[in-house]
Amino acid sequence: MNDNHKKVVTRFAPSPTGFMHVGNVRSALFAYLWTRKNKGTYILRIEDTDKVREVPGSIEHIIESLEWLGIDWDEGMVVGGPHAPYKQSDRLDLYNKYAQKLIEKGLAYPDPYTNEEVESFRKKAEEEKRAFLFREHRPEKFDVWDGTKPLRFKVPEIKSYSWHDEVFGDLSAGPEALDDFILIKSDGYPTYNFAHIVDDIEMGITLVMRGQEYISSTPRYLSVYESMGIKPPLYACLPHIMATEGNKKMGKRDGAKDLLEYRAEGYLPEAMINFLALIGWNPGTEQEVFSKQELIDAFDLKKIQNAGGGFNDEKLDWLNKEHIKKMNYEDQEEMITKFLSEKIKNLPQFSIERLHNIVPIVIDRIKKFGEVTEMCEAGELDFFFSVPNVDPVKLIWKKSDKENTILNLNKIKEILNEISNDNFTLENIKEKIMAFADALGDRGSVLHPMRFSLTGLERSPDPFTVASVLGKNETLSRIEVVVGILK
RNA sequence: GGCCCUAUCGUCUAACGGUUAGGACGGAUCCUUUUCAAGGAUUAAAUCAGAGUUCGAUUCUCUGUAGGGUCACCA
Repeated sequence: MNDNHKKVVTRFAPSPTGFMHVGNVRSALFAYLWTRKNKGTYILRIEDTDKVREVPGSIEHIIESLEWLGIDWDEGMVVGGPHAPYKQSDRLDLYNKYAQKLIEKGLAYPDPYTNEEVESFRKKAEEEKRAFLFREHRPEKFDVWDGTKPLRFKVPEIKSYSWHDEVFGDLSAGPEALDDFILIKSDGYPTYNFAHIVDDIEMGITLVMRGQEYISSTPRYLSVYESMGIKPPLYACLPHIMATEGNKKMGKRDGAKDLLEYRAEGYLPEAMINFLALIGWNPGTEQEVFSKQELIDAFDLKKIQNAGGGFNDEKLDWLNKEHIKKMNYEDQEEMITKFLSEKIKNLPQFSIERLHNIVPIVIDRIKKFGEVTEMCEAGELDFFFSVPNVDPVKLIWKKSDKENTILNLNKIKEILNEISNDNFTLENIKEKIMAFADALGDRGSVLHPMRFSLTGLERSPDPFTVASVLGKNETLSRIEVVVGILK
């Protein structure tokens, strides 16, 4: 009776009808966080009862998505467990067994109508502006079910239901919510409505978490549980993630992206989890950046919002950056390497040492690692790997002239030349060059041409950093080249 | 149309019935700086509307409005 003392068992039960998107993932995530917080059991079950909509490869894709996010499960696909198999198409006998029990009780019957007949009932209801209810056409006498017709549930008692939802609170629905829905389809597969109940019972699920679109069908499930004399699990419905445009539930057709695309774009799984958790949930503190463990510790069903929330890419980018900043140097470098094109890696200017030195520079400039590829090959940091084309006009500082620029560049060369290879560090270069610039009383006429001859860009990292990364030889030779162009 | 759910800055959200309605993203302004990036500071910006209950309502109740969900041999 007291569920608070029962071990928490939840499940994520996707259908293999395509890729995972942010909507499905959030259901998976919230159930996961709640289960881990309660040291419960998290089950991955595949609900593949619709063979028409099934998309090959989906299961692998779902598993890969969960693994990427770090959402691990204790029982289910791949790992197995005491309730195997975990794919509904492998459990048909079980659903049939439950169906037979309902038939014996007189609570299930074959649908006697043709598709066309049912369709005309539906049309009629629609024309009369009423909800379609099959039970209004329930036959007087039930035939014997031979498996060629859909098997329908006979609602034992037409009444109102009220129940508690862990997120939405007390809910209720009138008798219109009940109907003689299909338990087993004519192809022999159960419907979701039936299969999930059977599996949840068999697997001992204590809390069912799913999107709020299931609120309206909950009375049907309750009537099935009631007819079987089994206590239903706790329910926790989740508000929808809405598409940015249009305030509609975010689905694949509304631009919901394949989760693995985020991986390809260089988002971090922890950032993704963090972001998703914050849509519709908030711990009530002012913390925004969470690690997975922090989310688990702080998670609370009671704090889940009951209004739908929108997906805000800019906040995701910001969070991703926050998580990038929290990574250690080695991991940052590894991610950058992963996103560097082969072309860059084969360039003569490319070296592990140089890569190592530009990590902090790159990290400062990206929100997601996918930006690295372009940035280093043909973007704002490409000068690290290829000699820039320097525009002599732009090279000259606005308050200076050609002669003065040549003069200053030569002086810079001279100063840098005095620094030994071993001491060619950011600090040393900066100290010496700044001393010269300040003595001149015009930093711009020194720093601008120096920076410009090394990078060829009007906007770039500071010249000291660049010089220290390029090394003494390359720095001097780039300046040399530019002086040559000017003359 | 029936049934159901929801409603705080542009967005994500916080606020035992009592707060100058708080934070974050994004925006704007400023500082730092040769430039960019990063960083720091400041700032604009919200309780859907109307009744009711109450000394007092973002919070409770009702009505309206708006948005969403559902009414499949889909999940």
